[in-house]
Amino acid sequence: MSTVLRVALPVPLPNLFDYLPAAGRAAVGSRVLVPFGAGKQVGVVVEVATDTTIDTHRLKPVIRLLDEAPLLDAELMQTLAWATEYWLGAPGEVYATALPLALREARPLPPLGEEHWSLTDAGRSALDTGNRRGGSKALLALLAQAAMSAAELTERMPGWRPVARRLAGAALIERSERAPRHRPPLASKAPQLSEEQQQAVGAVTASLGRYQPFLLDGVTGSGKTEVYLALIEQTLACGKQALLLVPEIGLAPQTVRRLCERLGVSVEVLHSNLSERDRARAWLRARDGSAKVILGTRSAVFTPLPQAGIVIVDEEHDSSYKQQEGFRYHARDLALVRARALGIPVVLGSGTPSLESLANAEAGRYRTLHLRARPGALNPPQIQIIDMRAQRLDHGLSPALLGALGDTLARGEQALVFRNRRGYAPVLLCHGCGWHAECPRCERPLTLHAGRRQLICHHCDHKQRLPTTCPSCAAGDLKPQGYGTERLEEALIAQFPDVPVLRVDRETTRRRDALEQLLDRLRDDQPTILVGTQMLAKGHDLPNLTLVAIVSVDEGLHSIDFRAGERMAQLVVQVAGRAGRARRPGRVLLQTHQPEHPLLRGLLARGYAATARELLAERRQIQLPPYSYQVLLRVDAAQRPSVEAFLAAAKAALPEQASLQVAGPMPAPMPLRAGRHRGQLLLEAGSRQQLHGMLRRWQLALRALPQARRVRWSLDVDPVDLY
DNA sequence: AGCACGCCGACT
DNA sequence: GTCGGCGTGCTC
Repeated sequence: MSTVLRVALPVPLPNLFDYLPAAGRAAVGSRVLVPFGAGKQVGVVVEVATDTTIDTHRLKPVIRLLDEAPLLDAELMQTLAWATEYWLGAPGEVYATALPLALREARPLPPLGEEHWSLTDAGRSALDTGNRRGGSKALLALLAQAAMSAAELTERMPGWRPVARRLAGAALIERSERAPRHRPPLASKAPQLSEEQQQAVGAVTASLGRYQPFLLDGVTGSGKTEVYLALIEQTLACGKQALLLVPEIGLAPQTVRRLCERLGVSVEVLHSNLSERDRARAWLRARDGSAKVILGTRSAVFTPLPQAGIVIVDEEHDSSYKQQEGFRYHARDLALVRARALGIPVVLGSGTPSLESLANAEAGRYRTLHLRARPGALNPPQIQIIDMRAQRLDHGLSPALLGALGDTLARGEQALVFRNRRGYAPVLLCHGCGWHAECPRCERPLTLHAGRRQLICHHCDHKQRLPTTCPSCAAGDLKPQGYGTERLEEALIAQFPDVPVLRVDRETTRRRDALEQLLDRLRDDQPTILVGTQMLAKGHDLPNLTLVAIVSVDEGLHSIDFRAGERMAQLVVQVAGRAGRARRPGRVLLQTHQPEHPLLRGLLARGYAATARELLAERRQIQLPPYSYQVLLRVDAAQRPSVEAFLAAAKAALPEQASLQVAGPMPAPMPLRAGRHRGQLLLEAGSRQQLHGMLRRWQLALRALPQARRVRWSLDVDPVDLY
């Protein structure tokens, strides 16, 4: 029998597709262009086989082989196969997730050079005659000094692109591709590492060349980044590549700049704002080994590493490493699998490690490296509780909090007011009849946005105009209830009229780089109040920030999600850490209506590590993850009975298995969202094997259920929120 | 997911 | 008499 190629195609189907080979030697990992249905698709050869279950006369030949040499190497293919099985992915969707969009098209690979711009002769004379003004003149003058890469231009002259297009149209400047230039090494020198840092670096370096996971446990300001930098330096010195993963929000230009300056090599950056072309280029440079340092968010975990040296996952507890739709993989977990396949060390860093990682460390699967504090650093800020009960509050702010803010500003220092709710108020209530504004598609309270004069649903983005009278009784007073960042901003401006108040949330940072610009304004160290959400919880060194005020985390204290406690502890510690990088001693205030809550008390009295140990003990006792394994079947449909019928059939399709616990069918935490009814079924087992043994079969059975036609459903292995 | 095929309402 | 609604089935 002749050969057959098994190809993964970008469709959400559980199977591979068999094709007859065309001219050229198609190898595993090569891309092929194939006929599919009525059209064409680009797929990846997963297997070269000699048998097929398809009638031979139905087999179609490949249209064209796109890669003579495999685009994906053996390790990546092996890891992707593992990931497909583990997270129950559709093979084609997994390959589509792993490959940049530009590489999923039947086009030649983009050139690997850097985009460069230079003056033409005509441009030179145009500059000499001086008949250009404004941006055109500035860009000509800039390029007259030297030809420049696109990245440099963006740094020196933001907004240069339209100008460049105009000048290129007039043939005054031209574009070219050049080999990426290696920057002159070491603009900034490495600081002297503390003993703890040196020990951490030494331990990991001793493991270079073999698989070994490390948990680098270090609070904010303990110098984790310096450890990463030292490790990357060592890796580079061996001629190997380093992959550094960061959470979505942590990838600030600041970080990139620091990395480039310190390492003296160009750093490939992979994140969501990147153009598809640039993303493909970075991926290909990693693949040919010319990119030595790759920095990126979740999907960067799929970067090829032919000369792999080390993988680092910063802020490993961050939930943005888990993809929440389509192929629901976890980048941190996949980083471990890749490191094992590549035979290299992997470092998980966090000041507030996930309970999963702590359990792995406890079980001896990871080696723990502690960084307690940097020498010469101040003591970590103590968190002080403010009991909000029986207090006269001014817009949700207690006298003690306002007093502390006043003192801080008077000393010329900066303060951060944290509130995990954006908008003006989370509820709009009628004092006449008790009516409150509710989203018609989610049946949840609408958030009042005063500046935009709108009610907005934070679950589905439904918007409506702000009513002036109560739609229910037409008489009562409409009163905003509770406080969001917008309302706090207003209250703080009224309280401190002479001090700038900067609000940082999704609304004020919608534009790209808006957050960077806002934070740049803070670096001049003038007394300022920063008010905002999660976004402020990480990154960014603000040396003059000495007070952190947490307005309230009470919502987090009675959530039904078993991870709520862990998340709340991580958030409080991360936010509090913003005050820990100051030159002067920091102070943290936490307002709550539940000062006696054991979780808060434990966290404040004994710290994160002890709290995490207690939470882990609880999880073990009641057999929750990481001491049990979960798979969540999520369902939604326009009609509630469709959801119920599917879930009942899905449950009936489960194999009889004593070791399997089934919870549900039950409504999802939000039973209605964006007009769709939602329900779920939770499977739990004491071992992964027991669970995974039956999942693929169940998934296929679900696909075949007649009730599946009327619903959308997905399986989530190791769900991070039951949402 | 896309896309074709296939049987029933409001339009020229 | 048709254009087009989205239910159903298939893709090697």
